[in-house]
Amino acid sequence: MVNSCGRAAGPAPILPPPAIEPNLYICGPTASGKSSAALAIAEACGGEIVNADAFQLYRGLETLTAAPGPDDLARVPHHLYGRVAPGEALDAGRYREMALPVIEEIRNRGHLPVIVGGSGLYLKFLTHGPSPLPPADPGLRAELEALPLEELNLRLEAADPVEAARIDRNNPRYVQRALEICLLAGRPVSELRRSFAATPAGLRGILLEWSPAALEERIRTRTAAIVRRGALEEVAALPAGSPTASKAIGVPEIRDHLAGRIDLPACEERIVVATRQYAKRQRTWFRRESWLTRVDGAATPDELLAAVRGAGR
RNA sequence: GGCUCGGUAGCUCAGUUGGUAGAGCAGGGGAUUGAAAAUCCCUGUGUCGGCGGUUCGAUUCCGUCCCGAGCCA
Repeated sequence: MVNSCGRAAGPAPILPPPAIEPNLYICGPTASGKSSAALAIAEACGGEIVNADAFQLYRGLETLTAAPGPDDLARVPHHLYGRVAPGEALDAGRYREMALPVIEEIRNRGHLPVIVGGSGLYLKFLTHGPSPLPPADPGLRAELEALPLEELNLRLEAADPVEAARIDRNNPRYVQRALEICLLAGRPVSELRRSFAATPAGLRGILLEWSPAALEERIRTRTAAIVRRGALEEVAALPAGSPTASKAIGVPEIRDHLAGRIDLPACEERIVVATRQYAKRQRTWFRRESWLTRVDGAATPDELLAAVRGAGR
C-alpha cells in the first residue's frame, strides 16, 4: 500500500490516500436479510461482498443455503461463494486463510470489503484471529473418534488438567479437539490458547435483529421459497459421500422425503424447526459480540447506511 | 345398533397393584478458539375426556355419557 515510506526527499508532500474505512461486517441470524443488506450497502459505498457463511462456501448448495443469485452477483462483486466442492472438508482456519487475501485485494483496489455471514466461529477467526493451535489432523481425529468419551476425558485429564476443567466434558468434539491439540503440539492446550476476551480496536459492523416471531415468519417464507426453487433437485444431485455438505440444514430432511419416509409438508416443517433452532444459537452467539451495532432487521437502505456510518466509533 | 381398543404436557406415548404423574420430540435459556447450518449443557403442573358412584382418598376400580380407530351387523 502507498504510504510516506522513503519520501523524505520529495518536493511537496503528497496527501496520503484517504483512509479506507475498516472492513464492514454484516451479521445476524439466518433469514435476517444479511445478503440484501450487504448488497444495498456495497452498492452505496463502493464495496465488494465477501461471504462468511460456512455453507454458502460450498458449490452445489446454492438453493438450499439461499446464496445470492445471478442477479445479485451481477450488481456487486461477490467473493467466496460456491468455492469449495461439496465433498471437501472445510474449517474456520481454512476459511480465514481463504478470506484474508481476498479482503486484502479488495482493499488494494480501494474498495470496501463487506463481509457478510452468520457463521459465528468463522467470523471470530477473521475479527479476533485464532490462537496458534495446530490444525485438525484427520488421521489422529479418526483415532480419537473411536475412543469412548470416558477414555478421552481420562487422557485429557492427564495431558492438560487445566483444559480438562475448563471445557464441557460431555461434548465429545471439544474433548477430542483439546486432546488432539495436546498430542500434536506436545504441550497443554491451556498454555497455547490466547484469550478472545479483548476485542481488537477498529472493528466495525452491524447485527440485524428481528423479533422471534418475525424471524420465524421469514424462515417459513424462505423455506417454502427454497423448496419451490429446486432444493429437492439440488439435494438429489449432491454426491452421497459429502460429509460436510450433508450437515447443511435441509439435506437430511429432504433426503428423508426423497426416500419416501416423510411427506413434503412434514419435510418443510422439519426444515423450519431446524432453521429456527439454528437462528436461536446464532442469536446467542452474536449477543456476546458487543462491538456490533444493533440494527432493526426491517431497516430501510437509508437507515442501514446511517447505522453503518455510525458503527465502529 | 353391538363388540373391541384408545382418549394422560403443544405432539407421540409410558405409568400409577388406589396416596393427584414422566420420557422423547417441540418450546425456552446457555455454551462455543481449526467439524460450527456442527456439537454439547440446563429447563417438564398437566381439569390424567365429562359427569356420577365406591373409598379416608380416584387419573387408577365401577357405572354412564362424549370423542376417535377397528371389527361385526
